[in-house]
Amino acid sequence: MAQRGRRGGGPTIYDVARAAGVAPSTVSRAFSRPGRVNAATAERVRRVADDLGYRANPLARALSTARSSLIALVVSDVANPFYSEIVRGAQAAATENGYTLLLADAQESGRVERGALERLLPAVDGFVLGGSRMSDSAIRVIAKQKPVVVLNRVVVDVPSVVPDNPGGIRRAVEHLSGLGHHQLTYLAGPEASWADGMRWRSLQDAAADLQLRCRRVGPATPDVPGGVRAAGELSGALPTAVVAFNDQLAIGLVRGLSARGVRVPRDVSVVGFDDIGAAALVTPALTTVAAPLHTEGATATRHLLAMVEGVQSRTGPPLVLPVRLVERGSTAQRRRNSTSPASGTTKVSPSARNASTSTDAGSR
Amino acid sequence: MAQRGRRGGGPTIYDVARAAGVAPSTVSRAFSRPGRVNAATAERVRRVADDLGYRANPLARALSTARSSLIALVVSDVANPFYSEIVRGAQAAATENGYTLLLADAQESGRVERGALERLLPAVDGFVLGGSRMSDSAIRVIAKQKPVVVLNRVVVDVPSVVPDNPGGIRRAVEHLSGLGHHQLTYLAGPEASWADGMRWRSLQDAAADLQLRCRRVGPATPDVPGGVRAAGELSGALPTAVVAFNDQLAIGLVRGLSARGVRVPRDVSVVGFDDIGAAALVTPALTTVAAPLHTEGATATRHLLAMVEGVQSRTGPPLVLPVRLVERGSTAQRRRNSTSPASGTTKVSPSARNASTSTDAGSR
DNA sequence: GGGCTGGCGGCAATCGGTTGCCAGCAGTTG
DNA sequence: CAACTGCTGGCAACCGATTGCCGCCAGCCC
Repeated sequence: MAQRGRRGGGPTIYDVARAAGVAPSTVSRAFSRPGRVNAATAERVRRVADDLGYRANPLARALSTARSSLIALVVSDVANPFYSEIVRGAQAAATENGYTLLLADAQESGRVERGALERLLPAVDGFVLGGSRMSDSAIRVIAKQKPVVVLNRVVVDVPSVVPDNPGGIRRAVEHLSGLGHHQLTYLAGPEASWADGMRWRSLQDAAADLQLRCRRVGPATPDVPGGVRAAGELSGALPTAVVAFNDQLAIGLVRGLSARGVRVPRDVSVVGFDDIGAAALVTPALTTVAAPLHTEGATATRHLLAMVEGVQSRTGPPLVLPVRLVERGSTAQRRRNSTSPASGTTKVSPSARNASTSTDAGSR
Repeated sequence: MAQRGRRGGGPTIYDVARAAGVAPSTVSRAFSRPGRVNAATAERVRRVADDLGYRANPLARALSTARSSLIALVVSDVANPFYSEIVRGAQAAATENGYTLLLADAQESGRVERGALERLLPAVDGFVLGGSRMSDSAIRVIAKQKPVVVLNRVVVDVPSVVPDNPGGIRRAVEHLSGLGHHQLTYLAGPEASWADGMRWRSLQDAAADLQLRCRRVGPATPDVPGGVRAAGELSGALPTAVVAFNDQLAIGLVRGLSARGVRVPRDVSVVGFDDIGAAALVTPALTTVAAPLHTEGATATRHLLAMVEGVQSRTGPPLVLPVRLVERGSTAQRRRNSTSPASGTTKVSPSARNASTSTDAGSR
C-alpha cells in the first residue's frame, strides 16, 4: 500500500531528464513538441520515460498552460435515466478528443448547482449544462468566465443544443389525430422548465393546425410518482389522449390509470417524450417521441470543445437535433369514451368545428 | 465571452495580498491555517478576497500539496441503472467531505477502464471501483499507487464493500420455498463476475439447507435483451421458479416469457437482484433482493476518504451491507406446471398446498 | 576565412498556491 | 535590565510541468 516516491506521484520529467542525460525542457518538448527536438534524442527520451513509467502530471501541466483537459457535465440529477445516454454521448465525445469528462450532480437544486459550478470553475476548461436549474442570467455569469454549452434549453448569448421539440410534438399530435383523437391533454412538467413551455406551446400550435382541441393539466414533478398522482387529477374528466412532458411522467400516468381501472391504450392513449430505456420495458410499452439523447450529449460536448480550442466564440442560433416518434403499445385507435354515450356524434354534435376537422383527422 | 484576466482564472493570492497589504503567504494561511494568523488580519484578508471574488485554484493547491480533493468513481457503464443510486450515494459522501467526485466510464471494457485509471492516476486522490472488469492483480497494481476501494467484489488486500449476497439469496430462496416451489433455476450473469459466482454458490447452499433442488442456466449478458434470450433457453423445460443474477436479466426474462405465452407469476415465479428503479415499474412488478445501492456508494466513498486522509491503510475484511427482499408481483404460489399432468407427485399433492396458501396469495 | 543561417539543447521564469524557517516585537520572568 | 518565549508576518524554496530566449555548433555561401 505504500505509495511510491516521497509524494503521491511517480517519476517526473526531472527524473527522466537525469536518466536520459538531457535537460528537463528537452523531455517536455520530446512529448509536447515532437518536431522541436532531434528525432534520435526524442526517441531516447521516450524510451527512458517508458522504462521509468513516466506519466505527465496533468495538474502541473494545467497550471502552466491554464488548460486542464477536463470538462464538466452538470446534470440536474445523476440518477435520472434521462441523462444516461446523454452522459454516454458526452463521455464518448470527450475521450475521443483527449478530454476527461467530469460529471457533477446538481441534486435538483439551483443552489447546489451553482456551488458545484463555482468549485469547478478554476479546474475545468468548460461546462455542459444539462437541464440547468439556474436562471438565464446566472448561466450567463458562468459563461462569461468559461466556455459553456447548455442542453435542452435556450439561453440568449449562450450556445445551446436542443431536440426538435416542436417537430416531435407535432409528430405525436399527428399520430394521435390519425388514431381518431380530437381532444388532447398535455400533462405538464415543472413550470420552470424551458422544455415544458416549449412543448406545451408546440402542442397548442400543432393542435390548432390539425383542428384539435387541447388542454393542460399539471404541473407535475417529472418523475414516476408525479405521473401516478396526475392520474388522480385526470380521472375526473377522462381524456382519450394524453401527451406527457416526459417518459417518467407518462409511465407514472399509465400506472396510476391502471390502478384506477382505466385501460391504456383502450380507454386512454398516452404519449411520452425522450424515449428513455424504461419506455420500452413497461407494459404497455410507451409510445414516445425519441430524442437523440446520445447525440445531444456528444454534440454539446463537441461544440464545447470547439469553443475551448478555438478562441472565437461565435454564438450562433441553437443547434436543433431531429427527433422521431416511436410508436409502441400505449396509443391506439380512439374508442368512444365509456363515460359519454357517444353514438355517431363525432361529426355533428359538439360543434361544427369538430365536424370539419374529423375528416382531416381521418384522412391521414 | 471574453475570459477575464490574461489567463483562465480570476484573482490570485498575489492580487489579494497586494490589495490587503500583506504577503501572499499570509493570504494562503488566512485560508488554510485559520489559527496561524492574527484574527483581525485574517478577517481583513478574507474580506478583501471576498470583494475581489477570489477563489483558490485547486490545481495549484494540488500541485504543492499532492492532494487534489478529487476522487474518481469508475463504473463499468454509466448508463446502467444499477449505478444510478451508487453514484448518488458516492456523490453525497464526497461533497459532504469537501471532495469532488469524478465519474469515469469503463464502457464494459477492462482495457478502457485501465486507460481511464492510468490517465486519472496522477490527478485524483483515490478510486472507487464499481464493477471493475479488470483482474485482481491489475487492481492491486493500482491500489499500490493510490488508495482504492472496490465495490461489489472482493479483492485480496484491497478494501471492499459488498452487499450481503448470501443473505439476500437465502431470503429469496426461503420466499420461493414458502410459496411451494421445490426446484429453483438460477439464471447466471457474466462468468467473470465475482458477484455471479457468489450468488450461485449461495443459492446452492440455501437450496441444500431447505432441501430444494437447483440448476443453473446461462451465462447471459446481464441486460434486458440477455434476459429475453434466456427465456428461449428456458422454455424447453420450464421451471416454476427462477432467481436471476440481476434485475435487468429478470425483467428481460419476464418479457421473453410473456412473449412466449408463459404467464408470470402464474406459471413461473421470477426473482431479481438489486432493486433498480425499473423493477417497480415493470408489469408484473419485480420481486427482488434490494441491495442498499445508495449506501454502498456512500460507504465505499467514505471508506476511501478515510484512507486518503488517514495515512494508515489497514485492510480489514470486506464490509458487508445488509439487503432485504422486496416482495412484489413476479412471484406467486406454485401451481402445477402446465407441462406436467401433476397429479399428486410431490409430497403433499400440489392442490392441497395450493389451497392452503392461496388465501395468503389473495391477501396481498 | 568571416559571416550567416538553421537546428538543437539548455537556462530560467512562470503558473498559483503551500510551508519551513527566520526575524521582529511584545510580554514575561528572574 | 537581560534573556527567554510566543505570536505574527515575510522570505523564499518548492510542487511539475511549459516556453521564450539564448547560445553553441555545423554547414554553407561568398
